[in-house]
Amino acid sequence: MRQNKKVGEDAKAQKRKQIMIAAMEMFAQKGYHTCTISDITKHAGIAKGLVYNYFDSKEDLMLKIVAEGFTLLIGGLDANSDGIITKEEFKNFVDLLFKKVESNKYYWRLYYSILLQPDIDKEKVFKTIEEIYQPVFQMVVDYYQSQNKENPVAEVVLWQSLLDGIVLNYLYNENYPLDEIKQVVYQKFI
Amino acid sequence: MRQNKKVGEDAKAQKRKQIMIAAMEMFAQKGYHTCTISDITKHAGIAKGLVYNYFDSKEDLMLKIVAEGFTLLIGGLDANSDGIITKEEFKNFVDLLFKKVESNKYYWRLYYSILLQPDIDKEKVFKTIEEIYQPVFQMVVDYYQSQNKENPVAEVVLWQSLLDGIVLNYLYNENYPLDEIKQVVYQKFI
Amino acid sequence: MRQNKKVGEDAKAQKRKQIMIAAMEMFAQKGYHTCTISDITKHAGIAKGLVYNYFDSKEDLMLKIVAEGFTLLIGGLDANSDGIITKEEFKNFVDLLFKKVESNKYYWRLYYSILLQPDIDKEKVFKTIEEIYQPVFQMVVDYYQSQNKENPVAEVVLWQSLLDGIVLNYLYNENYPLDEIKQVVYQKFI
Amino acid sequence: MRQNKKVGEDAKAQKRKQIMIAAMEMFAQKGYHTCTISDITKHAGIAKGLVYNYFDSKEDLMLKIVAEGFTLLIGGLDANSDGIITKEEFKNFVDLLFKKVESNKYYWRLYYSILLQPDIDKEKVFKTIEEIYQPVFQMVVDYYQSQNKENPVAEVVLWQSLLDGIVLNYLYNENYPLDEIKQVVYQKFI
DNA sequence: GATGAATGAGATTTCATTCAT
DNA sequence: CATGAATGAAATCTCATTCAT
Repeated sequence: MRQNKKVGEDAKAQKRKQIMIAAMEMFAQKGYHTCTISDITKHAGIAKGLVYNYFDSKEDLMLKIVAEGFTLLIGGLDANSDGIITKEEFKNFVDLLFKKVESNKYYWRLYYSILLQPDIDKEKVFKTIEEIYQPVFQMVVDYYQSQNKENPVAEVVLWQSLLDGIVLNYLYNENYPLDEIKQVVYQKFI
Repeated sequence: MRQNKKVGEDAKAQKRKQIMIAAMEMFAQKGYHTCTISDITKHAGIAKGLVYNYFDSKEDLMLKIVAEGFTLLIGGLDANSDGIITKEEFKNFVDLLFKKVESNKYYWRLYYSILLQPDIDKEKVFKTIEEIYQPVFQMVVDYYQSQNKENPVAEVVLWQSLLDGIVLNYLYNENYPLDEIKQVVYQKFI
Repeated sequence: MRQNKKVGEDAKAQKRKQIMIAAMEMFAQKGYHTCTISDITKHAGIAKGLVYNYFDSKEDLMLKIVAEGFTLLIGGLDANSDGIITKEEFKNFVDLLFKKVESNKYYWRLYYSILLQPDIDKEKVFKTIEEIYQPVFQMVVDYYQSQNKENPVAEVVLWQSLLDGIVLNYLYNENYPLDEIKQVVYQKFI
Repeated sequence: MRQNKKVGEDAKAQKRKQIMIAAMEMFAQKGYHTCTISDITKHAGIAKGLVYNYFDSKEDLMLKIVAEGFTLLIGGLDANSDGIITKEEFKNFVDLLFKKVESNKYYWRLYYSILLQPDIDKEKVFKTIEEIYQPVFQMVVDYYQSQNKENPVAEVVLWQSLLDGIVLNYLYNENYPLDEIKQVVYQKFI
C-alpha cells in the first residue's frame, strides 16, 4: 500500500512537471496572455481540465513555473564558499550563470516577460524570488567588499543590471554576439 | 473653407494625440493585453468607437505609439556633431538619454514590454525603430573608434546592453538607486 | 423668389434621386445588411449625414427605393387597353416586362432580396406594391377570361410564378439562357 | 472505452444536429444577418459559446445547414430509375418534390434567402449543391428526351424556373393556393 | 443644406474554468 | 485521476444615427 501511494505520488509529481514544462514552452512561445490552456494541454498531450487538478488557475500555474524555476536555477549558486570568494570562483560563478541562461532560454524568456507584465499579482512570486536571490546577491556584495570596492552595493546593482541587459538582448535578439560580449565583460570587469 | 479644413485637421491631430497618450498610460499601467479599449477610452474621456476613427485596431494603436514615440524620443539624439565627439559631448548624450527615460516612464515601460511580447507582429515597428536607431548607434561607434578602442562595435553593444539593464531595473523597481548608479557609470565608463 | 424655390426643390429632388440610385446599386451589390450608409454615401460622393436629410433611416431609404421603383417600372404597364386585350397586345406586354427586368437588374435584385428578407417591416411597401400591381394583375385575368380559360385566377397566379422563377434565375445566374427561355415561353404559353 | 467514445460521438452528432435545427429555424424566422448567435443558442437552450465547439463561425454554421439540408432533401430523388422514366414516375417525382418543400418550409426559406444574398461566400456550398443537383437535373432531361421534346435542356430549365417560382411564392405568401396551382401544373405540364 | 467626428448599443468570438461521466 | 463538453463573462470591433459647425 505504502508502495502504491509512493508510486502514485511520483506519478503525480511527474505529471505536474510535464504540465509545467509544456506550459513554460508555450508561454515563452506565445506570451502569457495569448497562450491558452488549450495550447498547453494539447502540447502536453493531456485533457484540458487536468491542469486544474494540479494548479489553481492559469496564473497560479505560471507563477509556480517562475518561482520553482528560479529556485532550481538560482538556488544552487551560492554553494561552495568558505567565506572568501576568489577571483577564480567569481568567474566560475558568472560562467555558470551564463550557462544556465543559455540552456534555459524558454524559462528566462518567461521570467523576464512576467517581470515586465504590469498586471499579474507578482507579490508571492517576488517573495520566493527574493528569498532565493538574497543570498546570491549578498555573496557578490561580499566578493566586491573583499576587493575593497568603495560602494559595493551600488557596484553589485550595476553588475546585475549589466547582466540583465545582456541576457535580455541575448534572449530576444537572434544575432546577439553573446560569446564576444562575454569576452569583453570578462576582460573589463573581472 | 481652407481655414476650416485646416482647423479640422488640427483638431483631428490633437484628438489622435490625446488617444495615444491615454492609451500609452493605460497600456503601461495594465499591460497591453489586460488593458481594454474601454479602459483607454474612459481614461481619454471619449466614446469607445472613436478609437477606430483614428486607428485600425488595438494593435495598430499600440504599434503606432511605440514607433512614433521612439521617433520622437530618439530621433533628435544624433544632433550636434561636427564629426568628432568629445568626451564631454558623449557624457551629455548619455545624460540626455537618461533624462528622456526619467521623464517618459510610461513610454519606456510600454516599449520594453512590447519588445518582449512574443505575440504581436513587430515587423513594421521594428523597421521604424531600426531606421531611427541606426544613426544613433553609429554615432556611438564613431565615438568609441575615436577613443581607439579595440573592438568598438562589441563595446557599443555592451554599452547598450548595460543601458537597457539599468533602464529596465529603474522602470520596474521603485527603489532602484538610479542617481547613484549613474554616478558609478560615469566614473567607471566615461 | 418662386423661381429660386423651384430651383431649390428641383435640386433637392435631384439629390434625393442621386442617393437612391447610389443606394440601390450598393444594396444590390452587397446586400441590404452588409451595405453600410458609408458605402452608399461614398458611392454617391456625399457626406454620411446627408442621407438623413432626405430619408428617415436606412430602412426607410431602402423601402422607398423598392416602392418608388416598383411604381416606376410596373406603374405604366396597364396603359393601352380599350377593354379587350388581343393576343398581340399580351405578347407586347410580356415583352415589355422582360425588357424592364433586363434593363434594371440592380432594382430587381434588390426587390427580390427584400421580399425574401424575413426581418424588415414590409407592410408599407407591400401596400404600395399591391396598389400598383392590382390593376396589372386584373388586366391579365381579364385577358385570360377573354380566352375562355376555366380558372383564370389560378392561371394568372401560375403565370406570375413562372415569371418570378424565370426572372430570379436570370438575375442570379450569369449563364441563364433568357432568350431561349423566352422563345419557349412564347411558343408554349402565348 | 470504445463504447464510451461511441456514445460520446453519438451525443456530439446529436448536439450538432440540435444546433443546426435551432439555427435553421431562427435564420428562417429573422433572416441570416438579423438573427444573432444569442437568438440561436437561446432557442436551442444552450450557452452562447457552445456553437463554436461545433462550427467555425456563424457563416460556417449557416453554410453547413444549407449544404447538408440540400443533400438530405434532394440527395435521394434520383432513386428508382431503370433507365426509362414513365409519366407516372415523373409525376411521383414532382409530387415528392412538393412534399419535401411543404414539410421543410424553414429549410427552403433559408435556402432561397441565402442564394439571393450577395454577400456570403457561396462557392463551397454551391459546389455541394451542384454535385447533388446535377444527377437530378439529368434525370429530368432524360425524361424530356424520352418524350421526344425538341429542346429538352431548355424545357428543363424552364420547368425548374417554374418550380422555383411556385415554391418561392408558396414560401413567402401565406395565401398562396398551392394545391390549386399543383392541379393546374399537373394538367397543363404532365 | 452639407459635413464628418462622435456616440454607444450590440454583434461575434474567445477562453478560463467547471463538472458530469 | 482523466476527460472534454458546456458555460458565460468579457473583449474587440462595427455602424446607424446625431449634431455642432
